[in-house]
Amino acid sequence: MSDAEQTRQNILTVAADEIHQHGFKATSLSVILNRCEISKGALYHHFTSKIELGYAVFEEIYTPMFLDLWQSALAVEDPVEGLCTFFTSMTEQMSCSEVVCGCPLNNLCEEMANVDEGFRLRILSMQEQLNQSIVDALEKINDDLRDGLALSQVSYFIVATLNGATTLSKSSRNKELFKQVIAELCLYIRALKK
Amino acid sequence: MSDAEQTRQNILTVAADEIHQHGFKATSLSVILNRCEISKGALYHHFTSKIELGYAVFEEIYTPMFLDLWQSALAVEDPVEGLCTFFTSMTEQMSCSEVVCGCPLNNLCEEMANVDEGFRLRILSMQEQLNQSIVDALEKINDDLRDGLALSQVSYFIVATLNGATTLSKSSRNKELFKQVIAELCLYIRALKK
DNA sequence: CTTGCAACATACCGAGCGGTTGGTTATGAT
DNA sequence: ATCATAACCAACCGCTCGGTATGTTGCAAG
Repeated sequence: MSDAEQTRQNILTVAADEIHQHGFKATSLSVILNRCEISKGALYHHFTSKIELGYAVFEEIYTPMFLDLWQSALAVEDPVEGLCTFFTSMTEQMSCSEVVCGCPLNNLCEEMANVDEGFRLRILSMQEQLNQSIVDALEKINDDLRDGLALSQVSYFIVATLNGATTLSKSSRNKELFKQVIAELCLYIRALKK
Repeated sequence: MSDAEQTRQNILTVAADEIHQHGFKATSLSVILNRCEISKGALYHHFTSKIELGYAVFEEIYTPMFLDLWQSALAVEDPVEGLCTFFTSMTEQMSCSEVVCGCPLNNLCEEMANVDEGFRLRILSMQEQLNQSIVDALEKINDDLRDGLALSQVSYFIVATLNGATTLSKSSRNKELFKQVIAELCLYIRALKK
């Protein structure tokens, strides 16, 4: 990787971390510059504005990380169990910073979706992508599922609950609350089967 | 009401609206001053700082509004149906601004709970209060409910999902998504019964 | 009629923000 | 070797923010 590309990647990584910790608006460019040990000129050579940097973080860091994670949970023989073990392992692996900071995408969604159209469209697109992935995975085992399920609705329900659980544990700083909601969510998901 | 008290209430009302629309940090005192047609001295006569104003808005505007709303849904013969009609009526009555701005408490929770301890404790206390209300209401019809339910867990699950649904519709600007999640949530709630 | 304090108003402060400008250094093609 | 351009730096700009210091008004008790 060229030096320039290295610099760019470094900016993206640090910016992703800062945005995760403090949100987009509260993220200060000068903090990023200090952490990267570069000048403001360097940053503005690679990105035209703060918000363009934000978009790049979303597209190049958050989105692939997020989709890969879900794919690994869904691309198994039984996606119902895949999701449950995925969620359960989240409750165990969840580090302190993740409890406090929440899901980066969920945060960005809360903060920026109704403020900036660029973020909103990117978030929306990703949500639809994720929803489709879940629906596809569930349809593969359609024969094992209860009749009359609205799979898209079910999928949005699952995602909404997971986000709600993250927010809950984040605001209470309480991993236990997250575990409880996840436990109930797993009960719901397993009850989708016949 | 005295003039001074009138001024104070006016500040609280306007601040509540601004915070709902733009979040706490992004709410500018000068905007509040303009809308109230008062000076900065007036505001700082009634409130010692921006964050104290925020606390007052939380305690005197948001909390009572919120708890009253839930109480009216729970204080009926059948709280399961009470919740379902409550949620369903939300999907119908929900104004455009509510879709875009989301629930004021949910927003504040997302934005401030992990940043400011004062907000966190207030939010936490209210969450526990709400959870207890739901548990109490459900226990009243315990005989009609399935055996082995963890009611507190169920209650947190409901609240988490509702918050997640709000966030989802807010970021997508799509009332339909909210409706779908609520529909699925009502299915879940009604399935709590035997 | 005075005095005191609540209830405001006005003007200003320092800090931090995102962004710009003008310059310097490194690199790679010709 | 030259030279355009990519890559980067340092200084500065305008602006808005929350907060403060000081001044003014009006009412109400003594």
